[in-house]
Amino acid sequence: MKEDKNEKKAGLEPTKSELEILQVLWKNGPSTVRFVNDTLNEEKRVVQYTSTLKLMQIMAEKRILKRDESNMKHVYFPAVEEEKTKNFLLDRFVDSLFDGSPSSLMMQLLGNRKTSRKEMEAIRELLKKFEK
Amino acid sequence: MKEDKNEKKAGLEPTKSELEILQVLWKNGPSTVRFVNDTLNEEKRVVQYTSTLKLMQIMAEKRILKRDESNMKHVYFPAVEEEKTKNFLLDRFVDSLFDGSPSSLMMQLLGNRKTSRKEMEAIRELLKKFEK
DNA sequence: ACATTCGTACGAAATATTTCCTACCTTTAG
DNA sequence: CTAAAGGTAGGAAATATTTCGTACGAATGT
Repeated sequence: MKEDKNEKKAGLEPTKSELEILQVLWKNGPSTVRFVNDTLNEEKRVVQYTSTLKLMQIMAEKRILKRDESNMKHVYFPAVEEEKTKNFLLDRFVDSLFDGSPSSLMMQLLGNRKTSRKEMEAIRELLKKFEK
Repeated sequence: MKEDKNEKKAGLEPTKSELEILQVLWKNGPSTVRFVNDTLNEEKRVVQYTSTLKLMQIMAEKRILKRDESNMKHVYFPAVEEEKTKNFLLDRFVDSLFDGSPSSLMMQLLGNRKTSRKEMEAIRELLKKFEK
């Protein structure tokens, strides 16, 4: 049972490139390879059409994506929930960098000068809500 | 100039394994390969001594680590600042998953049921301090 | 009808990362 | 002194990830 490994992880460990693709799909909804590739080239980096195609095919095999093949232009969409995936990745990130302590991450975030004033405001707002 | 690529990044893009090693060194200070390897095996996963050795040697080449070779048991230590590295990785993480919006990450964090009550408390404390 | 454009499938190469074997030297216990 | 234990160096193999060339069919414009 070779594919069991993929089945288990079920898309919860996307690679960097896979994540880029997921982002596009989460943001724009079901899309063709053409659209995804164009978006990546505009927003991220140059990459050949067939590279994106291949990656999305692999992701479909791994069940990270599903696709509608009824038309010639296949339409792909995520098989994994945005929330779930992000939560998973966030957890791992916190574990690996901040010893599993979200508040440590927070501190780093708040202490990070690159965080804009606007963002700081938004965070304060958020906190206020949670204080209640 | 092959090494320029490494020079530029100067350790700011550690791989997953490299990060594990950095964690050990940040936490415990300058250490031998033996110590790092033992720690990894206890806290993370089984890995052969020479694997860890090799990785740390590569990291030294890449200037992610420095080492004291005066004794036979070389002592390694990070050449990159913990804060800087974490900030860099945090930024990238926020960019790639939360559209560069720290407050989005926060929301996800606060909405994550896996965050313990204790941590929530700590975060609230943090926020209070920032409210002042 | 035919050339051009656009699509999929698939294999294979290029990279990046990780793991470990082997050789060989130094230190330590007996 | 010698054997065993523990070090380093380096090459090579194993994996994982990414990229792209080639083949070929379907759609489109002329």
